[in-house]
Amino acid sequence: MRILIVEDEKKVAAFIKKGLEEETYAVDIASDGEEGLHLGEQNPYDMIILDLMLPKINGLDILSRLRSQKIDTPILLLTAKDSVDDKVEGLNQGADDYLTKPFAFSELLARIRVLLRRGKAETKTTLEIADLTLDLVSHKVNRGNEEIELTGKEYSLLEYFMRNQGKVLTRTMIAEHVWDYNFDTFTNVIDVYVNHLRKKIDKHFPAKLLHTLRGVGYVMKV
Amino acid sequence: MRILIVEDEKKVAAFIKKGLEEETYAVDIASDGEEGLHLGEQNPYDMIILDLMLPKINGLDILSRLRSQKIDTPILLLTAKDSVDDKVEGLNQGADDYLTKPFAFSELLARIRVLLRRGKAETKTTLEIADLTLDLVSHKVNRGNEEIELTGKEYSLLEYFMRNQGKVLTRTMIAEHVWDYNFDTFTNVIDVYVNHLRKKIDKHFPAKLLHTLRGVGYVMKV
DNA sequence: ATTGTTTTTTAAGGAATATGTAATGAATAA
DNA sequence: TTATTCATTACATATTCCTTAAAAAACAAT
Repeated sequence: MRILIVEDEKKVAAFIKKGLEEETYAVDIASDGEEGLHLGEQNPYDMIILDLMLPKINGLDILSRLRSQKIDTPILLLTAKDSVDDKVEGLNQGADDYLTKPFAFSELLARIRVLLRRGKAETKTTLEIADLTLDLVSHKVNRGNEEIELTGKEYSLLEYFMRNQGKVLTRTMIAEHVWDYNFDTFTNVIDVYVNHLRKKIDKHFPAKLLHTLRGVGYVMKV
Repeated sequence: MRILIVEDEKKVAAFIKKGLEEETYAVDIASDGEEGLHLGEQNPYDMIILDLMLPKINGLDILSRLRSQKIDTPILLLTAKDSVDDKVEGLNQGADDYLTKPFAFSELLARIRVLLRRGKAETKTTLEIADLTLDLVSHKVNRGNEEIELTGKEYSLLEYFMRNQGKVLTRTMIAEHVWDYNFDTFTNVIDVYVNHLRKKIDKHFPAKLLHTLRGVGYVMKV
C-alpha cells in the first residue's frame, strides 16, 4: 500500500512517514500544494493524507482538482482545531474523513485502515487465501498452524499479492504499489523478494500460491 | 498491437518499453525527432507515444507532419509539467491525449487502453468469437469452459486475429502489428506461431476458427 | 559515536522456457 | 506431374527467471 502525505510542516510529515513505514506502507511526502497535486495526479496512491493549510495551492483546491479528474483515492484531511468550515467544505468536496491536529498516531492509523477497506462489503481485518492468512492489524502471517516471520518489505509485498489474488501483477505494478518513487526499474529486487517470500510461504507446502507468468509477472492464486 | 515511443531520454523510453512489453505490446523506440518521424511514416503503428521536447525535429512538427499525411494513428503526447501552451497546441493539431511527466505507468496504460478502443462504440474489455474469449485486461483466454495458457507472442497474435475477425490478414500485416522492427521477413516464424496457436485454441475443438488462405494469409472466423 | 545486527539492494551464474531457425514431408494448384 | 505453399517437428539461440552471495543501507544497542 502506497500513501502520499501532503504536509508543509516537515516535522509532522516526517513523524507520520516514520510511523506509516513502521506499518510497512510505502510513503511519499509532498511539502507544498503544487507538489502534492502533481504527485497525486501522477501516481496511483492507495491513500492521500492532506493538510488543508498549505503553501502555493491550498488543500481544498487540491481535493477538488483531484476529484474533478475522477481520481477517487481515499483522502483523509488534516485540519487545525478551529477551522470547522474548511472541514465541512472538504467533506462536501469528496474527502473521506478528517482528523484535527494534533492527533495521536494510533488514531490516524485506525482511520487509515478503515478507509483502505472502504468499498469492501466486509469489515474483516484479515486477508486469506487457501490456508494462508494475513492479519492487517497485528501483521501476523500464518500458513496452516505455523506462524511466519516476515520483514517489512516481505509483508508489504505479500499484502499486495493477497489484496489482488487471481490478478496478474506485472513488475511495474508491484513497483508502483510496494516501493516508493525512488524505485529503480532496472533492478531485480522484486524477483529477489518474490524468492524470499516463496521460501517462507510456499517452500514447505505442497500447494504453491505464488506463480510466475514468464515475460509478464506474477499471480497469487490457489 | 504495436506501439512507437518517440523519446530522447533513454531511461524513460526504456521504462515505458519494459512496462508495455509486460503487457505484450510490440514496442519500437525512436530517440530523436528525425527517427521518430521516419518510423511513424513507414510503419502502421497502432499507437504513438510522443515526447514534445526532442532533438532534431520537435514533437509538434512530427505530429503535424504525420497528420498532414493522413496518418491517423492515435497519438499520446508527453509534456513537461509547465508547457501548457505546447499541450494545447498539440491537441489542436490532432493529438488524442497527453500526459505530464513524470507519470505513473498505470496511468499511461489506462490511457493507451482507452485510445486503442477509440471509435468502437463499446467499452468492452473482452474480445469474443464463437466460444473463444480473450480478456484484454487480465489477459485470460478461454475456449468454452477451458482456460488456455498462452505465451506472450501467442497472446499478441491471437489478440490481433480477434480484433480483426473476418478480415484476411497477410503475413506482412501480422508482422507489422505483432512483431517489432527487428522482424526478419524471410523467416517462417509466423507459420510456426499460427501452428502453436492452433494446437491450443483449435485442435481439440470440432469448429475451427483459424483458417488458411493459400497464397494470401490467414483469417479468423466461425 | 561505535559496533553489531538485520533488512534491503545489487550482482552474477546457472536453469528454465520462450522465441526463432531450418529441414522435412504433406497439401494444393497449375 | 511439378512447383509452390503450408504444417509440423526438432533443434539452436536468446531471454527471462531463480538462486545465492555479498555489498550497502538502515536500525538497534552499547
